[in-house]
Amino acid sequence: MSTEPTPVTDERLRDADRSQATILAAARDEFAEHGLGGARVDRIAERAGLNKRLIYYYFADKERLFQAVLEQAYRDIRAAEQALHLLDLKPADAVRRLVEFTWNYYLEHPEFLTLLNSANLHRARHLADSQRARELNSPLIETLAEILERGRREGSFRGGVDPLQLYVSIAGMAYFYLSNNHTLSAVFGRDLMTPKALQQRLSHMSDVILGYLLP
Amino acid sequence: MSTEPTPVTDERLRDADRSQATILAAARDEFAEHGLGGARVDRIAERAGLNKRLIYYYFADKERLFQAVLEQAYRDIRAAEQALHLLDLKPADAVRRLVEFTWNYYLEHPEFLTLLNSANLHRARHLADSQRARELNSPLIETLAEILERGRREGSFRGGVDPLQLYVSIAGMAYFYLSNNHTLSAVFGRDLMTPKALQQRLSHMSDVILGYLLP
Amino acid sequence: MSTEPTPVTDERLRDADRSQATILAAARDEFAEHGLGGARVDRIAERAGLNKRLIYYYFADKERLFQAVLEQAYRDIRAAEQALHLLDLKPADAVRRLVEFTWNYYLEHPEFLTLLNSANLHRARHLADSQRARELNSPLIETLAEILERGRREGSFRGGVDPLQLYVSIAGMAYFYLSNNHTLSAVFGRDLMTPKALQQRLSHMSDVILGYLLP
Amino acid sequence: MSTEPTPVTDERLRDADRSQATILAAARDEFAEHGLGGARVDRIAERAGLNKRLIYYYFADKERLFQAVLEQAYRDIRAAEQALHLLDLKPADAVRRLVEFTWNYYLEHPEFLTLLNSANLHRARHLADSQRARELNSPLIETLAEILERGRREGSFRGGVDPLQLYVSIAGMAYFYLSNNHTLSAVFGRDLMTPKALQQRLSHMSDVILGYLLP
DNA sequence: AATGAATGAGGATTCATTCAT
DNA sequence: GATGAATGAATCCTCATTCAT
Repeated sequence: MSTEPTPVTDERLRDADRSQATILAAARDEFAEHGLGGARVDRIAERAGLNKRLIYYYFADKERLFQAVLEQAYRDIRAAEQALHLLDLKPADAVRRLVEFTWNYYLEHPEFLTLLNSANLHRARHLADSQRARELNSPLIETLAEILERGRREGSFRGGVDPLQLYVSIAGMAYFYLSNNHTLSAVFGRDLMTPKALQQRLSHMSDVILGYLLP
Repeated sequence: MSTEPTPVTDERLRDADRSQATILAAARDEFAEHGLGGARVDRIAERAGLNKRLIYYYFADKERLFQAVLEQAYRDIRAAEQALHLLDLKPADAVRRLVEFTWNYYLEHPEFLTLLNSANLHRARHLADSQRARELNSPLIETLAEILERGRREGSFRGGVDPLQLYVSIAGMAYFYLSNNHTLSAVFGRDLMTPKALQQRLSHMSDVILGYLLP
Repeated sequence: MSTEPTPVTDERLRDADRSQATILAAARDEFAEHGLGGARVDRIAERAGLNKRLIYYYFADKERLFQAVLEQAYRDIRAAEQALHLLDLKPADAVRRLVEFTWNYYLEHPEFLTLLNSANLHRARHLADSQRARELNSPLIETLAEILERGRREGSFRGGVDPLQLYVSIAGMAYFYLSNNHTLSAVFGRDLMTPKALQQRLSHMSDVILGYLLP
Repeated sequence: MSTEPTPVTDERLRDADRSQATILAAARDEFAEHGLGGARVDRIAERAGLNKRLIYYYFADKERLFQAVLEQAYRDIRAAEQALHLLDLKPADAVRRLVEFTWNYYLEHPEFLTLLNSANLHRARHLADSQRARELNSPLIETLAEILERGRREGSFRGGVDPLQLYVSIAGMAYFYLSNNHTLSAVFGRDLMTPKALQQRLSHMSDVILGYLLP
């Protein structure tokens, strides 16, 4: 009869959190593998080792589950970006590091690419709530703007570079290679995922971006 | 008013061809809008104004219909590429033209991007038949190799550039921007599809690619 | 401009007959393999190497095609029975011969068994036309009656044997063994279709029937 | 009015079992009436008064539902056989009783015949799992062997009779008459299902089997 | 006589979701 | 918090059959 919450409640809450996280991870994998349309709630439950009903309990429906997965994916990449501390580096090193980071992140998180694909196939309607989109807004663009400006001032970078354009170019070069690797490999009869090939791609990307920036 | 029998057979054959083409176009649009998983055979039939059964009559099943759509999309872009006659231009002009072409083609054929997305989601299994993949192989890479070599010889381009890498970079820069424009617009709160924004993107791409190539 | 029918017509008629026979044989095999419900008109056309439309041209619909197949099957077995000339044999030999014939016919025409099954699954509605059924009526029962009577008179057979009952027993013993051979083989773990096993079955059947008839 | 929680779990489990049993019975009737190919899952659901989806929930697909029905049918007849206690009877009585039992069981369970027909049409592929087939193996054959041996020893039966052959003959005589009664009735223009005709058939069967066995 | 094209009415199966406890 | 049972509305696909020539 104590007025304090029983420890059981705490434990339950922790269980609840854990269950949600488990579902989210399972859903992320399922959506990444099959897209939004191809994903199966049944399979997500199976992957999570939890009852299907629980998914609805926590996430209401498949759409909102996808939204939650998407937001988590954004939060994850934003967190990784935060850890880069690009402003501590010299401009050229900072850009090089950003290229490397983007490449490695996509390489290590292939699900991110597919999720992005699915989100765009559905016209980003899962980010329609601009409130939410704003929260996911990367401070990276501002950081990159600052880096470009510093580089320009010290004469190591050309001027007039739009940081958003540059960011999209970096991302695009990494993304297309990885996302289309099956198609490209099939069409060109060349395995694009060997360690050597991956290394060459990163080199090429750095060369292009820095070759362009340097005056 | 001739007394000859009308070329009945021909006409019938043409009807069959027309039906197939109609289905293919309808399917292309449906797949582009909803992805492979989200596409509905019923809707394809409706779009085509033809009986659903006919789709199965000609294309066996949804998977193979998708494959046919994909192959058609590849044939279309290859045909457009052929018409560029890049080797008639000076190296820098040729590259600039290729960048413009890629950009405009993607812009004018948004369905191509979505189809590519879907194909990649399914790990290019629709191109698994290597025979087929080979046929889709773009001669563009060889053309680009020749252009790069010419440029290098006349001193206008840097050496050591892998044409496949360059092609993937050009495609990736255009693709990512257009394919992910919904997400990007939402997250960065900026409409990326205004005529001006599109113009700026093309400029940026040309600058990056040529800025990199020029020594 | 001659008034005689051109030979072409004759040829065509012969083609027509041949086509019908081809369809009938293909249908027989298809019905035998898959039953009436499982048979596919498409497959019948394929088996026959003829256009599906032709099946409808000659046989109106699947039901009536089945009926035609069934009637043909009956005509075939009746023809074979006619060739036995049982009345030329001594009673015991005649019965022995009938047992052998039944056994061998079922063994060599397994489709007959399945067709019979299908017909009965559908309550013989394909024989509903009693006119037709009568035509298929086997004179064998009368022949058997005569044999039994002769045997009784010469003291080699017991009396009071109903020829229809006997005929059904002979048929049933052969039929069940062959028709159920897969089930029986699976359940008893014994291959019932080896030459030796088949020989033993025939022996057994003869022993049972004659053991019963002999006083 | 007890304060104990009601055995909720048990009841739910029982509901599940009941649903499965209901589906099984409905499926048995549908398969018996129309065969595997002609049976309609929709109709089975209707007959069961349950949602069609539930059939797939419990039985995966039509094929496996058929298999379950078949296994149940075998279990049922085996259970009935067990209750015969043939070894408590004198050899001749035991055989007579087996003949009667077989006849009556088929007569009262016409669905068993049709199911067997369907199973055979599909070449017992539903019993392919030999593990399962073995479980359905009737101990009747061994019992019959014992009976035949006893009869032989006391001089009332001839020797050298294979119990499996005898069993198949008994079953076949009953089965063919009942299973093909529609065809037979149509062809011979004689109603084989009147009480008198049924009585005569049983008599005939007993006469044949015992006439054969008695020395 | 023969055939390729086309169709409407199903048919098995799937799926997201809700019920009941 | 967690779960097994149940469902209605699709969804892909099939089938017998007809059209048009």
